[in-house]
Amino acid sequence: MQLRGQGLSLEHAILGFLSEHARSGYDLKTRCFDIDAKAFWTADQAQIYRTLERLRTSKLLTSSVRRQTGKPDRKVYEITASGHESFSEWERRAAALPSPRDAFLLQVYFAAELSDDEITGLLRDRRASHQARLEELRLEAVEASRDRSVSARASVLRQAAYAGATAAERAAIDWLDDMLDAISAGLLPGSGMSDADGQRPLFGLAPA
Amino acid sequence: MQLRGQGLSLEHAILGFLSEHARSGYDLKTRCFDIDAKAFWTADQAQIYRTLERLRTSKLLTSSVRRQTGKPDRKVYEITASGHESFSEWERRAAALPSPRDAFLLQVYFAAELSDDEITGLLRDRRASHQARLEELRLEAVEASRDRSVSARASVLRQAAYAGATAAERAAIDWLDDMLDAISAGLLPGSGMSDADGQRPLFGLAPA
DNA sequence: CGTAGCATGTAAACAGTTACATGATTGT
DNA sequence: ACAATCATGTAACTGTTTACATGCTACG
Repeated sequence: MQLRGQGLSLEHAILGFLSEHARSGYDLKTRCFDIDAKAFWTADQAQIYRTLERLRTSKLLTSSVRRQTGKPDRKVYEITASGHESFSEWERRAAALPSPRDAFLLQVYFAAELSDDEITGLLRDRRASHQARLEELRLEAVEASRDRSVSARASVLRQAAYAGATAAERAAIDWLDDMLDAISAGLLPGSGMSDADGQRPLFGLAPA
Repeated sequence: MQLRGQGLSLEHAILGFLSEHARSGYDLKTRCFDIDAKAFWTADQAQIYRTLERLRTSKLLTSSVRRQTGKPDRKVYEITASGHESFSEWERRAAALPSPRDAFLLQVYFAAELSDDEITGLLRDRRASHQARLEELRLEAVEASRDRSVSARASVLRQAAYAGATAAERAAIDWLDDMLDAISAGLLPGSGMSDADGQRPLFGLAPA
């Protein structure tokens, strides 16, 4: 009964894009997902076509083939009234937070057997990735702000969404910087077992 | 070919826990995943048993059955040398950032058809969820800091991981607060299609 | 002119991961 | 009946790979 962590967002994202106007699968992939919503959601082309088909058989959208000159036919999908209803319901629904799933935090959690230098390397790499994503995000937000085809309200909300993604990247970078500072200040203890109890060496592995 | 966004982290998380000492599937579920690593990764019980089985057939761990009095037998898994090698390799590897997948940002992106009040309601609910998680996180971090069975180094790294999760929650809350402030300050335009006026700069978006 | 390569558009097969539900066993 | 422990079944969603058809463009 209760809505799980998330799920089915792709369907709603597609309905959202088709709420603006009718589009083909190709448009959705190359325009909407590869550009507009890149910062929030990614979708494979195959995934998009499968989902379109599912939505069509659920009568949430209809399709019609349009001839083009010089190009293959386009199959254009249009949202139906019940499609819009479904989208609208999703849009208003407060979903639960997704369950945590962060491989990098796990890596840090277990990092005790790495040397300070190895840890520092991982943190720096990670920082660079977030920095790069931050820059992409900045460009995407600027690009989006140029889109005059949407209402002022929609435009502000889109910028708010970019701001949310941006805030997350910045927070990650700040946290990484704090850790890097702490390590270079020598605040990470060595790997000695602090005292009495605790585990024996697990088995004879290659001496570090 | 091996640059997947992430994937296979569960295997490594299990190997990580078994690096500390041998455990049963039940221990992993009720102790490691439901308590220790709750903030970073969740795992279904079924998933854990299946993954253990896979790791066992890959010779990354071994199992042995231990009789207990008054309880069903325990099947205790122990990491092998090649299991530790695999874990160690993962631990040192800099993975790519996972591809973005944030249903709430999508919801905001498409929220133009909602009223200010509806949007405010969603944002406040969301804020409350993050706040609750923050509090959980605080307790888990305190709890973890009491664990004397790990080295000082491991303990600090675990706290660092909790700090990362905490930073993300705080950033989300700050972003939500900025949005809530902006809306209550009347900075969210109505849904008219007027594109004549210039967009004002958006909240939360710091100058680069 | 012919053909090779490339962009456009659609589709299906298959495998990996996760969630959720149910069942089986043991011993108090 | 109940708790601890392990196991199986199934469905959903995603990602990767492969395939196929159409028509444009460049080049020998």
